[in-house]
Amino acid sequence: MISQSAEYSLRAVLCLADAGAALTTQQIALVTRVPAGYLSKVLQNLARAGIVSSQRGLNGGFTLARPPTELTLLEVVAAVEKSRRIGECPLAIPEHAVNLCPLHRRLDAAAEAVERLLHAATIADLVKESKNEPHVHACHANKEPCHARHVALRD
Amino acid sequence: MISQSAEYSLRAVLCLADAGAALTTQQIALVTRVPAGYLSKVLQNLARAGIVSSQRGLNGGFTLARPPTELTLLEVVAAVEKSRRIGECPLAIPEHAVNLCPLHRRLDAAAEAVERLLHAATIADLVKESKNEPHVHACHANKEPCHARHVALRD
DNA sequence: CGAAATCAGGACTTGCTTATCCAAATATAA
DNA sequence: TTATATTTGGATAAGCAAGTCCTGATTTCG
Repeated sequence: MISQSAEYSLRAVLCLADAGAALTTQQIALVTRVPAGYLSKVLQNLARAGIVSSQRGLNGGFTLARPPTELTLLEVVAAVEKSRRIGECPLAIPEHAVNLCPLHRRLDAAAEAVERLLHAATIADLVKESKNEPHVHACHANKEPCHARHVALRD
Repeated sequence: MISQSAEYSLRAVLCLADAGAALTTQQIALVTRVPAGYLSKVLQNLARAGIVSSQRGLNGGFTLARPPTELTLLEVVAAVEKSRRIGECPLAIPEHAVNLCPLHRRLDAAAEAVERLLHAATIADLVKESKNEPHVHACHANKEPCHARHVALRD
């Protein structure tokens, strides 16, 4: 549905929204269980796309560049991978330049449905949802280190 | 949304349904504009999955193994790639074994929407649709060789 | 039977995504 | 200023999907 990088991006952004403070790559990697070295690249892309802000040096790290209430899942995904919507006939058939054939109309409809769903929820929505479920913490966090981390962050 | 192989599979199956007769790999490749060598692998997979039947030797080729009215797009796609539905927490978090976290619930909903759309149409539906659009022939066919081929097949 | 047509399957290449690792730049704190 | 914590960016490898090519097995036709 979405690439691994896109899933990692969503987990990282959720983690940052939940923390509400700057987190280092290492911290995000622990919480989200994303390989730290690769996460570094993902965060770099998110920074270039203006989704997160980065700060180097001691006490540096990453923060959300925009309020989570105004950041949809789709925006995060779109920042790291191109849309799967079918704009023009993949077979370059002239007659289909405007009107897609029945097959590609269906495939495009599927892509549209996915984007619509991803656009319907903000990062803040998901953070709030997970807070409302007492025994089910956010899936962007792992079990042991996560709890420790959350406690630490809130002290 | 779906893999390249899955798209090739759909084009090939539509082509076979439209022809209503056995077609060789070369013929399907011409009409669908799929690389012949690769299409050979795709058709092999479809045969193993029971979607098409193969016949070797002179006058051999591929035919649909089942009536197109009872073959959904989803069945064709599922024959060549695994479902994107999220059955269990990708982070293996125990609490999420049954209940997915908000993020993965959304991602699974997106996958479900795609599969629902692909399940809602049969191969026969698409063939019929393209026949109803006089100036827009099926996108599984290319322009020049396609017309020639169709004429040839119907003689 | 022999020739031609056709699928089956294996070996291999290519390109992209995912992933690892390290040196360099930069920011903070004491 | 010096030590330390961090991101940045490059080089590189591993894994998988996509694509190519060739040989062998099978079927039909004359």
